[in-house]
Amino acid sequence: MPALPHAAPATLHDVAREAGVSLATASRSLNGSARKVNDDYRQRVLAAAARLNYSPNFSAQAIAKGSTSTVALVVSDIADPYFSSIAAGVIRAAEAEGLIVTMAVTERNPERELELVRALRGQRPRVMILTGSRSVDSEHQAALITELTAFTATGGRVVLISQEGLPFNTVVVDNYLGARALANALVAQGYRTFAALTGAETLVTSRDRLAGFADGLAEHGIAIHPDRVVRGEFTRDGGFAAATELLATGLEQVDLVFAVNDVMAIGAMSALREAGIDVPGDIAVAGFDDIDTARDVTPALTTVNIPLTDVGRQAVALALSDTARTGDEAVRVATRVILRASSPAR
Amino acid sequence: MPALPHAAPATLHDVAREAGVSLATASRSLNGSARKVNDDYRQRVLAAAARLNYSPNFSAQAIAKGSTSTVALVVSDIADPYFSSIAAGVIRAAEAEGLIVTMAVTERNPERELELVRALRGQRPRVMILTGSRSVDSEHQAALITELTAFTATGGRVVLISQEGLPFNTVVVDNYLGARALANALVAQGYRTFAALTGAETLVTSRDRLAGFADGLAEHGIAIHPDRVVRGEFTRDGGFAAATELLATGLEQVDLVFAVNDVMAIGAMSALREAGIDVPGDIAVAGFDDIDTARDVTPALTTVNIPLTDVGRQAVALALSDTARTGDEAVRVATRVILRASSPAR
DNA sequence: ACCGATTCGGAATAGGCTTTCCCTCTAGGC
DNA sequence: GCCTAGAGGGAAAGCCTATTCCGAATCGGT
Repeated sequence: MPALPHAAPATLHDVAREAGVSLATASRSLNGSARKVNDDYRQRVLAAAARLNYSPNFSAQAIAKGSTSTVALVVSDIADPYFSSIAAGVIRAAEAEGLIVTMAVTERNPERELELVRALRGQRPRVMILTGSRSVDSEHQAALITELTAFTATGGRVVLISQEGLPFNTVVVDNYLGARALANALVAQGYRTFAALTGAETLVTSRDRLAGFADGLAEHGIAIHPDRVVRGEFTRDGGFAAATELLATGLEQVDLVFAVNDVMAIGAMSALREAGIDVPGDIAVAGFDDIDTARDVTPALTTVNIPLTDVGRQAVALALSDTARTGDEAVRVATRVILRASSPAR
Repeated sequence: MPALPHAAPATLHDVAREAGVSLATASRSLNGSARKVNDDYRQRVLAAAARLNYSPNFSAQAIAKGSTSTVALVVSDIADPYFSSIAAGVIRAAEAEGLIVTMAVTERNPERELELVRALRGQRPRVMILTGSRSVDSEHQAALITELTAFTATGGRVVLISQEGLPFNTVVVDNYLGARALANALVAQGYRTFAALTGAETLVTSRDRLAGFADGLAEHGIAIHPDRVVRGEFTRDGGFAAATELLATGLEQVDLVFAVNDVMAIGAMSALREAGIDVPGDIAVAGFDDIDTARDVTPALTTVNIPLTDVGRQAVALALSDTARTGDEAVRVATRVILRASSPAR
């Protein structure tokens, strides 16, 4: 059977012909321009469009009016609840503005991120939102800045999520202060000896949280023994592995394990459980992010809340705001320590 | 300060001029057409492009060659791990094919789904993948079919996920059989009296799972008392609420609560725990989907595994396969009962 | 009844790119 | 050395829509 030739989608031209009007009139009828068109004609055009199942070609529209209505969102891993919650906020806010969201996933790879941004530029999105995986690795960093600058130079808006210090609009999550507050709260709960599970050395988020936590402890004269700081991937499995590694070094005197994010904390809890260690009886655990499932694990996870959906929403709002034209606006979102059963007072 | 006029992005034209070659040559150099271009010229073009920070305009390309390279993905709720895992699979597979993914969220609203599909058509995506929220509500259903048919009629590929019976390519998850197998397995574990938490009546997925579960029990002469089937939203909070409602009716003799999906099951577990009921000591729980966190809650959740990421991958593969041209191909994915601590043998 | 001011349909153009078609130039065959 | 073929650059057509510019028709005022 020969590949049956698909009819091409109806074009505005087809609609105009079908309705017996000019292209201009058809266009004006269908997307209510400044110019009015006689209601008679309008109806005819609308009817013709319906009859032909017409759907406007966004690409053509984009090219004709020189701007698209898409928001490009870059995340590390959409299956990670941290990112999917932010994405949910971005999508909701974008749709409310009549914008379409395109999404790309870096798989936590800076190189890939650069490629993606480069490719995404081709879409001529109104806004590009980058979240996660910012690293201090300066090589890709520089190239990324170049690329983003080229984008903003041509009118694009860039918003970074949770990555301070770059010359772009940013929704800032105060990882440092949040972690410090958490440390204080945990000390107040009676904890004294800590271990930490952290992400790759180059990950800014991971660094900030660890630094904040350490500084918070330092206020009380407490330090984390270097052997008790274990690196792992920034994922559930990374947390599981890191906790396992930590176990190997002996955890007898440790009161509480702080994981720099919730998914790691949850992985760690599973690892501890499998090793026959009771949480929080033997060791308490705390995370960061307050992802949805943090309250559903047992014991419920002590963490630092970030209003993730809101972060997404704010990112869109920031991108669209007039003040953001300058490109170095910062919006801060508040974090909040949430004490739950995984770190009872002792 | 006057809004500084942004320079327009460099066009292919600019690149050609900068390189001192024709438009055609520039185009050919940059995206390797069938025609070869002298390496000398090529280099000149590439250099010019780099110098100008050129990025091809996808809209223009799309319009010029009459086809885009985007995949449109429609999900109910991206923050739900079921959908985000599928999305991860879709995105990975799409990116491997050089396709861009655009995503839209229905918020579980059929009307919204229809609107979105209508809008998405305007993107002229190569592929449209719809997942979730299929309902038997025939009104929107008919309109949706019309819209999708118009799309396929013009060469677009449609793939439905987990929604049999519609005249489109489908990745079929055998909800019915999976649930039946689960019921059998649970009876084998020694459970005899069941309650169920289910989604909206019109949700096909929910219906199929409940029916399969009921039929599985029926094989052993067991029926679920109608009062013990509670409807709730297809979400964590829905599960929490439904379980709370169930508690009000008294659960003394119930051995196990089956929730038609994992997020509901996890919500239910939290509700039971808050009510002071021990899981699985007092009541066992089982879910469906095997989302990542199912293994991390305590007790780990008994469920039916669906290879979610793979489902997404398969959807893309199916859409791109030649055999899918007919538009009613079905790919089945296997489900697998996973017994965990939430339903120990008794 | 006539003139200027609106209103509104239509033709034409623009917008960035791909691709066909034409034509020149070079290499190879005899 | 001449002719043919093939390689490859360039001009131009075309993809689909929005919009500007024109001109015709209508309306109101006097």
